[in-house]
Amino acid sequence: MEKEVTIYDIAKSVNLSPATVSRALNDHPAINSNTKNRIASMAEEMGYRSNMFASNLRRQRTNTIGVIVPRLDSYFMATVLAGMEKVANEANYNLIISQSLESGRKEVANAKTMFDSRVDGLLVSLASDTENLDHFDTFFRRGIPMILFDRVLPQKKCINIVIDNVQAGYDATSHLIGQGCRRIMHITGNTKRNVYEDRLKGYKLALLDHSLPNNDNLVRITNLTRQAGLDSADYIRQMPSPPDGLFVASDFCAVSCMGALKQMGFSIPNDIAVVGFNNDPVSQVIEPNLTTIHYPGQEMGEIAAQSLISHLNGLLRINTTNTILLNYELIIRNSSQLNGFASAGRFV
Amino acid sequence: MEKEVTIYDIAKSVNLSPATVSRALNDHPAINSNTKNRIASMAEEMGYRSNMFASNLRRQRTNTIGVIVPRLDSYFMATVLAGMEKVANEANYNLIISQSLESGRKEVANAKTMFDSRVDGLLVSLASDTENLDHFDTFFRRGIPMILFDRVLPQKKCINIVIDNVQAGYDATSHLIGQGCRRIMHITGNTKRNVYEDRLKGYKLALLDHSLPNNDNLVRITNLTRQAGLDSADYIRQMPSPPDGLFVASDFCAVSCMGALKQMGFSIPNDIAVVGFNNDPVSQVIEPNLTTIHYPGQEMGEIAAQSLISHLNGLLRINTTNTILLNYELIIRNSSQLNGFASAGRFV
DNA sequence: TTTTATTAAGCAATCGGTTGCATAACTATT
DNA sequence: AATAGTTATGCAACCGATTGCTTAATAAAA
Repeated sequence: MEKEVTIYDIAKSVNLSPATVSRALNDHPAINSNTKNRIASMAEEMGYRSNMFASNLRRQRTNTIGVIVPRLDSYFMATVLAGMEKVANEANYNLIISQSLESGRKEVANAKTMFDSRVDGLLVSLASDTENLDHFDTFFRRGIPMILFDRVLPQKKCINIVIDNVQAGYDATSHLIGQGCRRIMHITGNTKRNVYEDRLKGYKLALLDHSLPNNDNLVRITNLTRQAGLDSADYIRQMPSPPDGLFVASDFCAVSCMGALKQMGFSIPNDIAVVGFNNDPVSQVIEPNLTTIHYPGQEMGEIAAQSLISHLNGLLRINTTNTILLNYELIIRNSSQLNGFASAGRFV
Repeated sequence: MEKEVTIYDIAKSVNLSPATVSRALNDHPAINSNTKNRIASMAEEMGYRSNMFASNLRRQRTNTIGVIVPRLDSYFMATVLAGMEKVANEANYNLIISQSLESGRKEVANAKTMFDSRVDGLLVSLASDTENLDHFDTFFRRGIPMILFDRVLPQKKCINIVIDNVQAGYDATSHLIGQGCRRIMHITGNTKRNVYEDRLKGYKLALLDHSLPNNDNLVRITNLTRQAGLDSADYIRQMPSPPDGLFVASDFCAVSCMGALKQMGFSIPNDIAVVGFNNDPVSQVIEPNLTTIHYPGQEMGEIAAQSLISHLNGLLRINTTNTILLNYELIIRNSSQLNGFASAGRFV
């Protein structure tokens, strides 16, 4: 088993002090450039690698970013993480990832672990039943920056990175109305979470603006799983007058619901037009293809990581910015196109 | 901004030496249990958290596991990571995750980063064009354990965790044959990778065992993307005599191909029966639902992490075990059920 | 030539736990 | 009472890189 090379070994080999070696390797201006070259090539030759622990211990920073997400196993989250990983990697940061499994309690535990790991900063998407940010107080008190993305909580302590869910919900619903739907059902998740609350708001606003009645029977709060989609289809079947439009806050749930509805003999979009959310690949698998709201997970991840790193390097004041709004896009496909009429939006 | 509490602060508060405090916090047998309690509660009260860097520096281990995967954004991989995260978290290990994006070059870079991060061990699923394990030699030389999962390379240096892909390919193909298919096409990925090579082997063996001819036109090597699925459908359309069975090494690709075939007027399963691989949720979305091979990503992740951690704690000799084979299951759904006949396998 | 800048490098303390070895304070044995 | 054995604790070195301060050496200015 080979032994580790330290700056002391290098120092001995080039007849300089460890201090000089350290400075040279960090490209300190006070070191002669010839000396730097000599040291660099000796380090290379000896197979030196810096000991992050010694370095972190001394510098009191870790070059590590903590990420807490509700679930790892969704397409959207996977793209977000891919984006974060890319940026972090390029900036020489590591990612520590953990999942709350939609449980506020687990999120508290994760936060503690992150704290003990001394992450330099935190990127968080909240669990569905998280009520406040008290469990992150330790971070705020120590001035460790945090960015919330996607599932956020309105507050002044950290940047939120989101899309305009109200507007997106509004657009989705308006699109259905534009297609001639008059009884539109909305299936969404826990409205404690901004994303679902806001989409619901947008839905209601759109109804209002088009003088359609707001009917509480037409709003279903679920957990947006496959099962929730199936149950919703059952529910719809048993309604005296079923909806003619359906806006579901998640593609995966929308798709399972569509499948069940089709089994029951509903024709989509003719009996019920459907709009989903997230542009999951599955939206292009279901027949008819699902109209949906696209927003770029990869980009959201990249921006979140980049903002945090910029802040850590003193390039960005997190306090002056507070919300970053990303663009989204209504992608119209066949699940919502009645009578062959097209409406505003991009075709795919 | 609050200051950190160290064992020295605790030591002063309880009038003991830092050494005793350290031992007490680590539950060292030589410390009186009353003393331990006194120290523990004082630590709690003062808001102490251990400094991992000091500890790691001294102990020369990091409690960190490196994970390198081809892509983060597939359902399968997300479940694998979820499993790893769960086990690692419980065992007080952190995960550093990076993706090779299917590029051997990037994989080399990732390995280097992991090495510099001094991970205690490595969990790797290889990029599609990785030819050997030379880039992990630094790890082997320093005795850092590594486990390959899913996409592996036959070798003696580390545990492989896989399913029996030959047999799975055999079962998938035999199932199609049992359904009456006589011209079965196989769409797969880069055959440098065991998973695809083996599934292809299984396919060929099944043909052989049932005295069906092996026809090279019926094997397509692709990258298994959505596009590859669409292209394959085009290819099939243009064949003088199209296949009556299709075995695709990935559900996602299978599903996009099915969609295109349906558009073209092929009836599934009557014209072409289809079997996929991985039991991606999308397989239950497509109409008809896709017959597929299920194997548990979460479990694979858990076992990989658990084996590595056991080895790190000296409980498991990695050298004595070499391959861990997980069970898989052929899940028969409607995409392959001809004439209403059922065949062996589990229905879902 | 002396004084002042400028440049390059070293000294030594520091970050916060960990651990081999020594020691003190008891208890049990003879 | 003397010796051996246990148990509980402390001392001090150590892990490896960083950095404020000092110093030596050389160049520029007076």
